Amino acid sequence: MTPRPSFKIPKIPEMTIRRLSVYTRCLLQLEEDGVKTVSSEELAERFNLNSAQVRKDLAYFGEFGVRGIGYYVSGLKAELQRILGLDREWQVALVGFGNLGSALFNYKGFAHQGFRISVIFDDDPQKAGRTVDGVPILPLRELAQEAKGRNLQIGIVAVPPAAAQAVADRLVAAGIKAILNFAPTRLKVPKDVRLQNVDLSIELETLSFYLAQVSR
Amino acid sequence: MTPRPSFKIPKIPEMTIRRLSVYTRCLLQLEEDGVKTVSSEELAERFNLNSAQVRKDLAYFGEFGVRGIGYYVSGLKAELQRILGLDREWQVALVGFGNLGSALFNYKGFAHQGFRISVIFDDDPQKAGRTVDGVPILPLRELAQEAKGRNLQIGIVAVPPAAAQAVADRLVAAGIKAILNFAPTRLKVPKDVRLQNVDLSIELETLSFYLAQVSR
DNA sequence: GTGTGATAGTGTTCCTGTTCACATGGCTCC
DNA sequence: GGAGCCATGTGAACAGGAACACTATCACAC
Repeated sequence: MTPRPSFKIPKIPEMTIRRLSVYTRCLLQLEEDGVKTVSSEELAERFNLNSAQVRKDLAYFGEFGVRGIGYYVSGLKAELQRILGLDREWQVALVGFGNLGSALFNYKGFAHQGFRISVIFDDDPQKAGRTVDGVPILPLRELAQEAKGRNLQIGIVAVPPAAAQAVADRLVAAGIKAILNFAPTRLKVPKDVRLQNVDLSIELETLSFYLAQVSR
Repeated sequence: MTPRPSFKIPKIPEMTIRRLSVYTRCLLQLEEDGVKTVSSEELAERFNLNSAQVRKDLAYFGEFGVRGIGYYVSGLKAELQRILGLDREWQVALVGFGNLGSALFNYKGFAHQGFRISVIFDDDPQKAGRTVDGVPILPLRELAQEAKGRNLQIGIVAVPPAAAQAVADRLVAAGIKAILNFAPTRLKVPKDVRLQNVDLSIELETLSFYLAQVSR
């Protein structure tokens, strides 16, 4: 569906990337626990996956394993972090500082993986101009300028659905190439902009569907 | 991967369900705009999908369309709402009232689709015992009892990863069959419990991966 | 009442991702 | 230094979802 731009690496399934992220988290834990090596089998059963899948996922990016041994935890962790771009700091712009926006901002899980919300945009005059934890809240019109100055690379859309497309358009115009959208709308963005949607309604309604099935 | 319990309806792809949810939202909008009928083609291009896919998705559940015309907006909307179980009210338990938990609670998008957070659980003594917007915050130990009394059907897990599995176990023990998990952990639940994960780190790291690719 | 046009429903094909199974190759122990 | 072990890496089979193309059917015009 999404025609992928031509990367060095030929054709990585989306699902592989998502699993890479999961593996990384697991390896972080294993390293903390002092585990030195881990086999694809062990890794697989933690997420009830197939061990072949784990190996194939990793093999897309190189030969990280040692036959007869498995994978060295810290080595693999470092590789995956590099592949996922977690070895650097990304400057993130958060647009919308309502309930969801402020929760995302206060959620400390991001920072420690290199995602830094360095500026917030919100047109509400009650909010714009203030500062939270040293991060300025600015009106949306300053986005283009700030994007350059702060080298913003990721935009998080946490505004009401009606405003989401307009916000996305401005993020794109400001040269941002990666958007995480929380608004329950399908945004239209150019092909070279990577869009990731998180739609809470869909998740809940999927649950609701299954409940409705069993109770029918 | 997920061995599905045997429903009346034989084999609905997960992706179909998710799209159903999207169609429903679109139909709601169309109805508001006074549109009477819509073709699979029109519906498809709003989400850049294939029209055949739209038709197939809908045909899983019956023949809702009229050849030569399309689908009647309000009729189809009602059908989809019924299929998704949105024609009734679900009682939802929110576990964890930290940043994310309270944002979810305050997010008004849920209620209007029939998802009612009727009780919150949090063991923090600062919170337990209080009431927000008429909804009680209770210690986790009261879960089992409340689940029965309030007929809770959906549990939302918004606690730190370390506590998530324990919470899930208690939700399962309390007879809850549908869990929406926001903790960045893979939870283990029995096969008859439907688990839906929302993992913000994965989404961000997917973006990060693509950014890292293009900038290499 | 009949013809025409438009669009739903569906069998088939295609393609992508998952699983299987085996051969490859490094490590260890004798 | 050689033999055996054991887990990786990978080509091939398999499965499931998406796209295509065709057929059936309905509404409306004449």
